[in-house]
Formats: sequence, C-alpha cells, structure tokens
Amino acid sequence: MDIILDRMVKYITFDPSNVKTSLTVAGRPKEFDEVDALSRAQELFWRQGYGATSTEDLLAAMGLRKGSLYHTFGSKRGVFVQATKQFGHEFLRALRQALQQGSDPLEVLCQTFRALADPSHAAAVAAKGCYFGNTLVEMATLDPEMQHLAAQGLMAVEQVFYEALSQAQQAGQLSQSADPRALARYLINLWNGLNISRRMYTPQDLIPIIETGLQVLV
Amino acid sequence: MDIILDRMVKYITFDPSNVKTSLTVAGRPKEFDEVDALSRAQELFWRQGYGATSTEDLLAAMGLRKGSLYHTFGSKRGVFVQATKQFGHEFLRALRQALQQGSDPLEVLCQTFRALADPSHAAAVAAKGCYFGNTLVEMATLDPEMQHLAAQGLMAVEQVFYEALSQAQQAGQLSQSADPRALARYLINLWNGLNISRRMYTPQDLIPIIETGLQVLV
DNA sequence: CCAATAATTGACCAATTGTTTTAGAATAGA
DNA sequence: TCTATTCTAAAACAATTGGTCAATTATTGG
Repeated sequence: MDIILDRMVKYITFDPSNVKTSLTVAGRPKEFDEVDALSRAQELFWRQGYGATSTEDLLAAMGLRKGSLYHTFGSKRGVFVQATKQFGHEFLRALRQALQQGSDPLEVLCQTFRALADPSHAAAVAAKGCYFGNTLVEMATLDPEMQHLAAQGLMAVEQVFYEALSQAQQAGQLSQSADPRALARYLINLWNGLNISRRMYTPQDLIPIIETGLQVLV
Repeated sequence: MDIILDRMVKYITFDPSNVKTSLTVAGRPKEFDEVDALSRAQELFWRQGYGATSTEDLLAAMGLRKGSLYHTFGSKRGVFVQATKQFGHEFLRALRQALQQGSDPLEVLCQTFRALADPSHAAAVAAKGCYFGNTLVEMATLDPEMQHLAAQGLMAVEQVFYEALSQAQQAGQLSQSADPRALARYLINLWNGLNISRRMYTPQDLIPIIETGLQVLV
C-alpha cells in the first residue's frame, strides 16, 4: 500500500520521463485486503480496548499469520494506529453525511443523541460505546500519541456539531446570542458522559438525561 | 482481618460462655497494614487501569512479596476488588462531608464541578480522572462484577448529589417543579463527560462546558 | 514447652506476551 | 529466464504474565 502510494506520488509529481513507471511493483502481491483486515482489528479494539486485545486475537480476527501482520503493520501498536485512523475516517464520513444532508440539522443532531437511548442501538453498540472516548481513557496515561489521535477524533466530531449548530443559527432555529462553538463543546461533553453513563443506566433512564442535556438548545 | 472480624462477630453474638474468646488469633501476625497497602494499589489502578497494572507493579508499590499478596488477597483481581471498595468508601465519605456540612449545598455542588477545571486540580488528578468512570469503561466488556461495582460507586455519588439537590429545593434555591432525581442523574452524566473531556481540552476550555452544564440548576 | 495457626519467603511454574528470523513462494520488469 | 522485490509461513525467541508451593518464622492458647 505504502509502496503503491509512493509510486502514485512519483507518478503525478515526477517529470514526464518517468510517466511510464507502473503503479504496481515487483514482488508477491498481498493476499488480504488491508482495509478489511483493519476493520476486523477495529472491531476488537472497540470491544475490548487495546491492552485486552492480544496479537493472537488480532491474527485470528484478521485472518493473518504473524509474518504478514508484522510485515504490513510493524507492530501491534501499528495495527492500533491504523485501525483507529480508519475508524475515524469512516465514522466522521457517516456522521457528516447524516448531519449535513437533512434539511433540519438541529433535529438530526438531537435525534443522534436520542438514538443513544434506543434499546436496539443499545444492544448493538452500547456495550462497545464510543471508540474515541474509550481509547482516550485507556491511552491517556499510557501513550500520548494515541491519546492525541483519539482526542483529534472527538474534536472532529465537535467540528461537525459546530457546523450543524451554525447552520441552525443562521436558519433562526437557534438564538442569535448562542455561541455555537461553546454549545458544540458542551454537546461533546454530553456525548462523552453518555459513553460512561450508558454502562450504568438502562436505556429508559438515559432518556431524561439526554432530554435535560438537550434543553440548552431550545 | 477476616479472621478477626469473624471473632468479633462471635464475640458479640455468642452466648456468655464464649465471651472470653480473644479477638486475636494464634499465628504469625501480619507485617503490613492492609488499608495502607490497598491505598498504594488503588493509586496504581487509578493511574493505569487494571490491565496495564502487573502483579509486579503491585508488589513493588505495596511493598509485599507474592506469597503475602496471594495469601491475603487471593489474586490480582482480589486486590482490585478490595482496593476499589476501599476507594469507594473513602471517596464517598469525603464527598458527603463536603456536600453535607456547608450551609449552602447547592453552591458546594457547583464548586465541586468548577474545581474540575482548576489547573492545580488538573495537574494532580486530571491525568487519573474518575476512578469509577475509568473502571466502568475498562471492565464493561471484561468483568461484569467489577462493572457493577464501579457503577454502584457512581450511583452512590448520584445519591449524594440527589440529597444535596433535595436540600436545595427545600431551601427554595431550586424550583419546586424541578426533579432532584433527574437532575442528579444529569449531573452524574456531566461528571462522566468531564472524565473524558478533561483529556482533550485545557482547563480553560472546560470552564464554559461546566458553566453551560450547570445552567439547568439556576 | 507444645500444638495449632497464620504470615513470609523465595524458588518455581506453565502459559502467554509481543516480536524476530529464516526460508520459501509469488510477482514484475529486463 | 534471471533478478529484484515483496509477501507468507512456521518456528523460535526472550521476557513477562499471573499464580503455586514447601519451608520457615512468628504468634496464641493450653
């Protein structure tokens, strides 16, 4: 992958004499799909965290042998870094699509929070919670770089919230005196709180918490 | 300890013929203070979590040899359980004292949250965060019993919040239509959120989040 | 002093950890 | 076909993991 990317860069940037360079490269081709393998890793890290996931766990889930994993990703941590980055891209793309497409972004925003108290959603995702939040808590005292990566993810979510709130304000759904940046951060904190509270309250009990939390928007 | 407790129970409940039973018992006495040792363990679990703390880490911090640790606590998990219980008792005692003693419990409650954005507090505790919240996140998918223990701790905090809010309501500081139970849970969620948000924002940036979060109380 | 009990010590343990190595297999380009 | 390159497979690795054990030491009560 890196090799091909490297070639792509050269392909585009080099002078015309090199245009004929192939995008592929000599050598045995990969027998697995990197994106797919990272998705499996993602799932494990999401459910169990980094420390509680062993390399053997990863190998089994990704369908790889040690050689392939270490050749491609360098280390267990390397898998974690790439899986986390991939999750970030996927999650943010989906979130942006949900919040930017509807005609009423404020309503979609509220529904996004309310969905966290939906029992069906609860069964599927609540056990895992927020990938960023989990990683941030686990890595905070162990790996500053990973902590930063997780924090970056959440700040990107903040940005999406901010854009939705700005849009709502321009549409007159939000008081002109409201501060969309401050509200976005407040909502991130509500989000983060629910990542923990979900594990101690029933979906039923989460509803009033969410409604009280969203009160500041109306 | 268990032995002495057992003797204490017998001492109190048995018929007078057994009153002479000593509270101590034959055998070599413990050379370390259990409460103190658990405090050291607590500190480690708090900072690094359970998985990232090895038995060797524990032995070094607690000043014990393997034999003593396993004789007294049974397992690494046993240390975790007891350290967590001890933390719960200590933390809740301190919190109750802070909230129940002042003449203005609502004000103390707000100050408790504002303290989370105090840089000096940040340096000391923010890196570790909330023991209950951290444990809840880590144990949620690994150890249901420990998850329950951590959740219990947070629900006890909820109860302390509830009592402060009820008191404030009776004193007329809170609208009669307010629901102290719902507000207490909302505040627990604010608390839980800050346990994660603290790791991505500066203390400066936490302030408006906290103030917005406390807005529902006025 | 003796028997019973309990705590400490240090050696020992099997299993698992993340990682490396070495040999071979599969491809592209010359 | 030869060479360079990349990927895979399997074995081997040292280190660390959480935990056990037998022998010894310290205490209480009779």
